[in-house]
Amino acid sequence: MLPLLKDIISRHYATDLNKQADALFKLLESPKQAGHGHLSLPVFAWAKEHRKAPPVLAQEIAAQLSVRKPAGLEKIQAVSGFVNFTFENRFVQDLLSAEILKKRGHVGYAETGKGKKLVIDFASPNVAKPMHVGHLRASVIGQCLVNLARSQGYEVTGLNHLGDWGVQFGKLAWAYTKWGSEYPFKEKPFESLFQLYVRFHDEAEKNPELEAEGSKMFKKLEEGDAEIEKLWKMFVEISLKDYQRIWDMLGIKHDLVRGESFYNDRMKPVEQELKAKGLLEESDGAMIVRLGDDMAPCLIRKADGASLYATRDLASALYRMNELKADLNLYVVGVDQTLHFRQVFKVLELMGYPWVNKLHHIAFGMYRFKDAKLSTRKGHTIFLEDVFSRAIELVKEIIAKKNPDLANPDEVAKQVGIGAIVFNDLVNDRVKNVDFDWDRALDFEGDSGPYVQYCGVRCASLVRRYGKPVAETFQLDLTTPEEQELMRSLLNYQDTLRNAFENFKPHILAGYLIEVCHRFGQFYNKCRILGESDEIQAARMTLVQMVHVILEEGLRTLSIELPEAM
RNA sequence: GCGCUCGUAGCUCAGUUGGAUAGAGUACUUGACUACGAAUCAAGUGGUCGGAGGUUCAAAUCCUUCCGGGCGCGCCA
Repeated sequence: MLPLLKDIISRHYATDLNKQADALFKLLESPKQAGHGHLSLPVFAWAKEHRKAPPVLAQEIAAQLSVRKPAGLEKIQAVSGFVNFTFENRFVQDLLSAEILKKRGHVGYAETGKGKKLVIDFASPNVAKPMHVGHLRASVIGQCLVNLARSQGYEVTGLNHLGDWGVQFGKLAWAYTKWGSEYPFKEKPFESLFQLYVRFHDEAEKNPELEAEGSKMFKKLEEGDAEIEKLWKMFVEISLKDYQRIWDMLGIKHDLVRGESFYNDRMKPVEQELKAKGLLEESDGAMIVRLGDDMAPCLIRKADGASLYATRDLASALYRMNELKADLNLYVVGVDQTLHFRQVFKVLELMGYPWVNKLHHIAFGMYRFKDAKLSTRKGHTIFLEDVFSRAIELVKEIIAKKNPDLANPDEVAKQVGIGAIVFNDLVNDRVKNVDFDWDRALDFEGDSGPYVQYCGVRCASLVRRYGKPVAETFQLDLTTPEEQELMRSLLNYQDTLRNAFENFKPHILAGYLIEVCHRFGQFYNKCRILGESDEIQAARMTLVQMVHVILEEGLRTLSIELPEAM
């Protein structure tokens, strides 16, 4: 939308201004204030070259360009050091309706990623542990980035780097053979598995010898013991099934599962390659790669011969780049692992791979809790599922009070409750830490998920009451300040998608949707729609329909559903 | 100690990558439902953008330094 307007200006005036069209394109900004038109061009840099005061130069340029305006451009005005472009009302309206109503399902999509593959590692939990609130961020941020990448034309592979290897499986296997029969594995497989996990750690605290038993079992697993491998497969399967149940609620879907175990036979070759390239070094019996003075060395192999986290991620990076042929490789993992990824990326750089700059650690801040430190081992955790159920229950109460006649209250409560939790997480910049607070997560008023959904529901309600098909084109100009402001916001949708993706920041989109809703609220309260003359009614309904489409598609990109009513 | 990161209204946070008068929500005060859905809208109160320097036409934004919070710093993942 807005890029189309920028395109018109930059192409039309490139020669007049003696600039390249694409350079001019980048200089054009979207002004904050309504009175400043649709696009604005700062001339300060040129003023210096021409040794003129910026307002004077702006005046001159505005006068010069006004002589030869492109179709659709209404006026060019100089304001201090800016040249502001205002397009004709009807032109903007037609552009919006063409770009929104006629492109439903893929509004604002771009082709910058066409023909490129993007691999994104997100929401990768460890087997046998239930997901707690800490897992929410990696899941929803990752899924939103998947959706954003698709909007930019990328071919996306959502990767589940499942934590399915390590000593804990030895422990679980030991616990299962010892106590497994005491738990209802048939009826509640995942709960049983988790109980075993907690019990093992409880008992191990009293009796430290159990740790050794676990290690022994894991060694057997590594050596390919068929019995234990069967158990391991079962644990993985049980866990994945339970995770998918939660992910279904969040609209999360991976395209490929490549757990840590997948790389078991790919780590030796990595080590050999490091050795061949002269990077490997022995230190206190362990094998390391030195990374210079400003970074701790990267540990490749323990003194006892076992491989490590970093080794696995090196193998994984090679797999993603060489075999999955990724053009962009993202890791949606918490900030606490920043050093780890810096080390891994640095090692790959030293190995001479030119694609290291295609790898990005998409870090997000940590959850913090007011009270106790939460440890999964001891079972002191806020489970994600509990957060969902509390949100859903609360929404049910609100529906019973505000809209008791709603046809499908259970389904809507789910959409609104979970939407609230997801939105609450995505609305803030991911780099910041989050103090988990029930009151705030369950606040459905003000700038929140339900607010955006409510706004969309109102649009849908208007369309229903209108009763006729909504026109896809405008028959008259909408000129009130509220209508103008609302349309100016809609123009920014395409840039918002691009911006959110390029920075890997979902909150840019979430914040934008809030802005559209504010503007819609103002429009809705000020401008009567139904009951006005046929022409006004029709034109305003077209605007309402556009808002509905933007909210629906914007929310969908955040992985949040928009109900028809609530 | 070293590295990374954050610091904006009482509280929770935005601020379009250096642009025009720093904005929302919440809380508090007040107004609007026989009204297209009040999970809404409107008005008011609330700011030394952590402090100090610097870069330039222009700094909440970039650089330096200090203060404060968070995370991390070789055999866990």
